[in-house]
Amino acid sequence: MAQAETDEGRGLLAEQRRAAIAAEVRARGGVRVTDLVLRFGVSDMTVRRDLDALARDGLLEKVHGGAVALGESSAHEPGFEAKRTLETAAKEAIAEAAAALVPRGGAVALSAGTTTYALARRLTDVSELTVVTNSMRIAELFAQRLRPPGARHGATVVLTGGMRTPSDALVGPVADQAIRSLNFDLAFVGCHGISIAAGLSTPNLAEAETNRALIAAARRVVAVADHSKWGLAGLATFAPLTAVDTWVTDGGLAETACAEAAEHVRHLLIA
Amino acid sequence: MAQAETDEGRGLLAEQRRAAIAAEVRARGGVRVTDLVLRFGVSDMTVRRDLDALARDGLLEKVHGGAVALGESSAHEPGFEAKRTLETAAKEAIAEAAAALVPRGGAVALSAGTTTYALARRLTDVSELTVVTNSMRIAELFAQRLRPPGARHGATVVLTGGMRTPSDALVGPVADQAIRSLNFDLAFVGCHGISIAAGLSTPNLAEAETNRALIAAARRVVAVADHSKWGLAGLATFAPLTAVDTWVTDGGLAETACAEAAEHVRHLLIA
DNA sequence: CTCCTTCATCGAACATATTCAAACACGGTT
DNA sequence: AACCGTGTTTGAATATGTTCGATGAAGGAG
Repeated sequence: MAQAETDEGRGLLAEQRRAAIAAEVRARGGVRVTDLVLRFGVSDMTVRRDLDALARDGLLEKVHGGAVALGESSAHEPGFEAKRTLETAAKEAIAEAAAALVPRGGAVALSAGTTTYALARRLTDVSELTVVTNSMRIAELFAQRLRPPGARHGATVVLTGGMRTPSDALVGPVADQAIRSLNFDLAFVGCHGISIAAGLSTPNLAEAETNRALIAAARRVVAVADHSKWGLAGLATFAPLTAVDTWVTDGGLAETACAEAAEHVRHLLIA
Repeated sequence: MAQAETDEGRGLLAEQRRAAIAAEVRARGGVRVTDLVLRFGVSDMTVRRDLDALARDGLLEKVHGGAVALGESSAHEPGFEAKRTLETAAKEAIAEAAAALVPRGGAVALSAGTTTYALARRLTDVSELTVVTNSMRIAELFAQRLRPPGARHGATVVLTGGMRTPSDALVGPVADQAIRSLNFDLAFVGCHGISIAAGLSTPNLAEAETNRALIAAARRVVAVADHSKWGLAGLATFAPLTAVDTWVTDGGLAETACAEAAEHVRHLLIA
């Protein structure tokens, strides 16, 4: 097992190296094979095989020259790393703006997704809040914060049941039925695509059905989606644009798109 | 791979060696077999067997070349972790025996609890199995193992919804309603106390209600509880002993208790 | 076209599970 | 005390699996 010179990760187990690669992809949006070769001091073939394994596990997507996080098809452009990190910035900005819409003492629903997850992080300290979600990650977030004091108890969390999708959403009849027995002031829903023709859409049929239930149980619907999702359509539409009371997005949305969107949603909020 | 001479830890008891390995994994995130061989001065096979035992106890995950800490997605709860170290051997034995009751291709329910968690660890590889649970920890366990999508699909997991108790159970009307819409062959339920007068009981009222729903939806009920729970009664009873088809417990139960219990439950299974 | 990336194949080194036997402690009997 | 069966822990041997790097050919990107 001969190792090379640069050796930040010399002696790591193969599994640890893969975990580090996966973390890098999550953090930066993408990695290059050549960079990983230098960083870990292994051959390019070993890195490629790691990327193969991770891609098979659905943790990233291989592209020419390296690998990128899932969910973005336009990865061949130069500078996709920068774009990707900007999008996390966009998500944080959207989350910040959306959090301001949450009423004290209210009941809100959060769909599964990375944008709603960013929003959830800002709601853990809001007291007297009730949160309904079908995301195990979001539920865990609140469970951790709920621990230390007995005094000021933060939000109450209700997790819908269901079966777990690869993207960590709980879906299916169990989830839908649970949601239908509840009512909340506000539903924050993420999506994979948002457009005039297809409205809010996702590639997962079951997730679409669950999102429909979330929307039906809410008095008002807030869509959270960054500008890169405008014009995209997933397999299943779960709501027309007219069902959206407020769309919270980031400043990257083109002016023409802003104007178009504003005609269909009630309020357009640029973070 | 043969012997070693550096023997920092030679002469340690097996348990001490294992505790040291577990601590190392927690501290550094991973260990390799060859390093442990040098450090303890034992053979590679001995190290492997230690890692096997620790992996069975859920303290680490074996990988090629060594072992790594478990996925960090599992939120560490003191309430849960504290109980995990109690009566470990008995719980593992009970889990082993209970796992043998699970039919291939069946649908089973697992209540929340440390004993059912130990049982769940033995069910992750059973194929064609459907598992219903109100424990986020158990659901996470299966989600981790589910990774290779096409290859060998393990169990299908349905998580009931609800609100989270300190001991990691999802309870409340949402959970109860979800369970009532399902049916399963077998329900494995843990409890805080089991006695002739109070039957199966728990200190948490909501959890009792949820367990009642689980029992009502099951054709057969299997109670899993170690001997230390015999004679105890929590605030809320959720089932009389006569509702229990099989009680799986460990050899620590006194003979007089065995005889008493056997009169009330249909089958008594001593692991 | 040229440069770089990717992939398939192979051999070497390493890791693993399985099996068997030796060493040791324990508990009770003679 | 010595003896013996039982069960546990450990190390060695072997066959099988896995990881990894070198090589060279095929295929994209610019």
